[in-house]
Amino acid sequence: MKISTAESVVMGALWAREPLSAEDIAADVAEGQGWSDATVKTLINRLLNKGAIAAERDGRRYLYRPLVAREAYVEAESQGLLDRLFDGKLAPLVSHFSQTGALTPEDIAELKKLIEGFEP
Amino acid sequence: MKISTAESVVMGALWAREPLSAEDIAADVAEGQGWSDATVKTLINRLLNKGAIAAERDGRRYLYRPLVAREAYVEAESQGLLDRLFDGKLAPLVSHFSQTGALTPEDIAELKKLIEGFEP
DNA sequence: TCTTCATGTTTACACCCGTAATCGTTGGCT
DNA sequence: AGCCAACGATTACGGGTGTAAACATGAAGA
Repeated sequence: MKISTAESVVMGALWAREPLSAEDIAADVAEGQGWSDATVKTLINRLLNKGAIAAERDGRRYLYRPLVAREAYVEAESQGLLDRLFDGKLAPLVSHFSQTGALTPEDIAELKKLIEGFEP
Repeated sequence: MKISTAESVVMGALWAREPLSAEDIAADVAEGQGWSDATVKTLINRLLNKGAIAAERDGRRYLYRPLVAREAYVEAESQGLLDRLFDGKLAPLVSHFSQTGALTPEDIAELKKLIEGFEP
């Protein structure tokens, strides 16, 4: 199940708060994306069709909730990138970011703490 | 300049070895992708049109070489993912991989070495 | 020189994606 | 009971992508 980037914005709203009506989603998402309500409705429907979210009737409208967990999505995306660009290895990725100067001292400190936590 | 995933496979061949003829690329790439020669030709042409590679005549054929550096592509892709999924911060990404159990002891050792290298 | 083969160029086509308008239905108000 | 507004469903459409065939051109061999 492939979730497109536009669709993932809608998923983002549902991952943050759940369940939401179409109106809620549009409110959350239209700002910042500049989408019309119609666009949000289309995305909701595509997500429904591919089974990424579920709809449950609530009076005259539906409430939507995610069926795909955020973790699963993040996992698929980041593993894909790691495999495609870094031969599946994490260290080269970290090394890459260190070389492009994208690491603040806080990042480094946090990473260090993390890594030490891994040690048995 | 957006390089699609299929196109990036062709770029991959050129980043590994350069310059290459269309035939070379097809040989490198068709295996593993299951593409016909025609498909590879199309991708080469699209890359030419968007200026991602250059062609230089070599007798009856052309030799191709990348104009976009692998580093630039990797940078754009991975920064994009980091921003979209991890709020631009590296530590959560590393943490994510540690939790999904994708880290071998060698990975950890290598990361540790890296991080220590960052320290002043 | 004529034909054939290799190589690059053009065209094709179905599907996905971003973006949206229109249609249809149903509950609520008058 | 009839009309209106809200909401979801259907349809639209241009552009990109994956995949590939058809066409053109020029060089090499017969």
